[in-house]
Amino acid sequence: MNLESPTREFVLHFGEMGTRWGMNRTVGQIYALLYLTERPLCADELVEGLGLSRSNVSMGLKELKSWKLVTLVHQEDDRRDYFQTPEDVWEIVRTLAEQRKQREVDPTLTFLRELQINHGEASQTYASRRIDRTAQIIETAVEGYEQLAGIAPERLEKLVAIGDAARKVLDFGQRGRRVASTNKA
Amino acid sequence: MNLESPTREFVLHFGEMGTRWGMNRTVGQIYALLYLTERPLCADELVEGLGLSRSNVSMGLKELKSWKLVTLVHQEDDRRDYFQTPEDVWEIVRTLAEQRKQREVDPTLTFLRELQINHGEASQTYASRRIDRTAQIIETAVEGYEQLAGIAPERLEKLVAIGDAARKVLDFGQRGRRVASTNKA
DNA sequence: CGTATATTTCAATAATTGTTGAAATTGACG
DNA sequence: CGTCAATTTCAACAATTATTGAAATATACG
Repeated sequence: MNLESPTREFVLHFGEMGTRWGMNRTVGQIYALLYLTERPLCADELVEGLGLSRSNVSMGLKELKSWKLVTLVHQEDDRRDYFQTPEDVWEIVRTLAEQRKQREVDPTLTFLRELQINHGEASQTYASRRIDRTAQIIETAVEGYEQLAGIAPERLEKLVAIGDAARKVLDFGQRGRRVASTNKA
Repeated sequence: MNLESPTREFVLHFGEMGTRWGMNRTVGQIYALLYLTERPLCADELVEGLGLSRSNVSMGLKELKSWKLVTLVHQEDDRRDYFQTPEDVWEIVRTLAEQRKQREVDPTLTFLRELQINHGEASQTYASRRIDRTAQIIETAVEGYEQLAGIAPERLEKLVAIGDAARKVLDFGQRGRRVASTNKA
């Protein structure tokens, strides 16, 4: 791998982290290099830059495509496929979050609902109460996530910038009827 | 595995999902069974309930302890270790989020800051600008997460319940100076 | 069409990760 | 201390997952 030093280190780091993120090292490296390179790259450039086999790069790109994490573009007078990541980093974050939700959350929500249907809320065992509660919490969290995802990036950043805004909205929402419960953090 | 049907299915599902969550099947199953069982369980009960080897359960519990996802309790006149998960599901969610942050986000943030120090913001290549931007976004996201984590569960649930509250806070924060940007979702 | 080049698939093999029983360690209690 | 039950470690083995080169397929263009 003959890349400039910071790029090289970044690529290696994301290769390692990729394994904690449900992708393999190769996929992480491919993504990282596309991410740090201004112009789109073709498969051979990735092979060259990362020292991976051609087929491995092909597999990795296939996965990234299926996750919608890269987009395919073409160059004038060149029939090779070129790949790039979005310029806007918030969009990347949003895509990652969406993909993780689809892979890690949605199947569980579906599963829990089926469980509830098949075994009815009739049985009031601890386990079945806990299963109901779990579905409920996941639904709530997903709704919250969807609201956040719907906020435009600049505004989202402002939300954080203005400090305890998220807490304020609660006071806002319950103005005049403050309750006993307080924050833990 | 001779558990009641919904429990059994739940355990199997979480075993499978566990693999997408950075834990292995065994760890997922152990956690799931503890999660659905009202009283604490000892290692042998997990062996019995899940059909795993004693050492496998020991390994799994070790991992769950290191993630602070289970707590150890003792029974009167019994020197075996018993394990349980918190009763409050939001607390579990918070612990999971905290652990993932520590494992998936914090190392990257540290790494990016070191990169910035070592290679200075002097070099204004595309890659170095992107690295700066990445660190910035991650910091912003972490701040946002920390604010949410600091909100007590009942209030958090209310936040979602009151609908577009997260958006409203933005209007609230910029009252009287609305800008062009609109939501995407 | 036919050829040249880009891409993907696939089956072998390499690398990693999970599982286990046996042995070592720990810790309570006489 | 010594004993014994509970727990953990460890090194061999099993299972899973990643990587590769060779072959197959697709695609552009004359």
